[in-house]
Amino acid sequence: MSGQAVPPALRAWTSLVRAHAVTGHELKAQLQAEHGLTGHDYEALYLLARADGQRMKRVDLAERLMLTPSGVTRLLEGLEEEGLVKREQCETDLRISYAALTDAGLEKLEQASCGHEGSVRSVLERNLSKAEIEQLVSLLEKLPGGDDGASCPGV
Amino acid sequence: MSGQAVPPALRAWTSLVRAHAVTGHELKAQLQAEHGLTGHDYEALYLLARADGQRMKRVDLAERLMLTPSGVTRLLEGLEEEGLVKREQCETDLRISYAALTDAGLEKLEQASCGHEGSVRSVLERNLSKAEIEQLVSLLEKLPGGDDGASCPGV
DNA sequence: GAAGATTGAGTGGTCAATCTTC
DNA sequence: GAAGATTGACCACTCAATCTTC
Repeated sequence: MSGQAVPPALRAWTSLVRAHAVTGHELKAQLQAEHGLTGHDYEALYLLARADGQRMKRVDLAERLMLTPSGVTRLLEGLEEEGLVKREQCETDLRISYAALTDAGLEKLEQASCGHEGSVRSVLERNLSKAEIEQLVSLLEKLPGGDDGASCPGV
Repeated sequence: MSGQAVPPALRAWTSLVRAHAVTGHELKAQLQAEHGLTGHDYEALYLLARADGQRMKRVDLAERLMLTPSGVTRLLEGLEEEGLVKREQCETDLRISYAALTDAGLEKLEQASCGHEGSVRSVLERNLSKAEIEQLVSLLEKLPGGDDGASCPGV
């Protein structure tokens, strides 16, 4: 049963989805348990920390996180209440507001990132050699979404 | 700025997450728009169609879909209302119930799978060569979750 | 009129508690 | 007491509608 040949492209997608699900699930649980952060919380803090002036337009944040505008509003709502992010306004265009990292937010990120990045490296390096990891990167970066990292310098 | 070397393992995870997010987003939108199915709806029908007797224990379905028991209850609630899935009981153990594919469910899956699988192949084969896809499969299957496909023969 | 942001209603999931059957 | 399933309360997000500013 089920001996029919599955096209490699379908197997690739299936295994990508499962790898993401299994590992992502574990990583999110860890962030939640140890730091009270959701995956999006962490990613937002991470992006802000590396952004110019440690702040981003909310609309750009939405795009990077693959959230809708309202999703970002609600995400930042929580982070602002915890004091990890603060709101800043653009002086020349009152429509635009920025999300800016606070000192507490940076500290929180630093606390979380060590363990998180360690877990990520652990999963990858436990199952793949150095060369295989490099291969994997170069393959994945050819897929949609793989080229977005360098561009979008912001304002 | 940000010229510091990022470990390859982190780049691998980042690109995997983004590839999954971007392509997965598109695929889900397509399923929803063309067939009124969520990603989990589709995957459930897919798993049931390939299961022995075209039915699975709800608890096994939960594990494969990475859902909690209550998540499965609610997922199947919807599919039962649409007549795509029906409930069956185990005769020897009254605690267990099965989710079984109906004729309508199989038909729905066949309608959806053609376009869906075509989209998956299109994305992969547009960006990677045949050899690269094979490479990608073998790398991803070494990660957690990559070996689950063959096992779990069920009852 | 278009862009950014927010709000209300709805969806798809989780967790904790409960019920039944083993 | 443990396993399977369900329920109620809640959470994170989406969509459609609205408001403000350009």
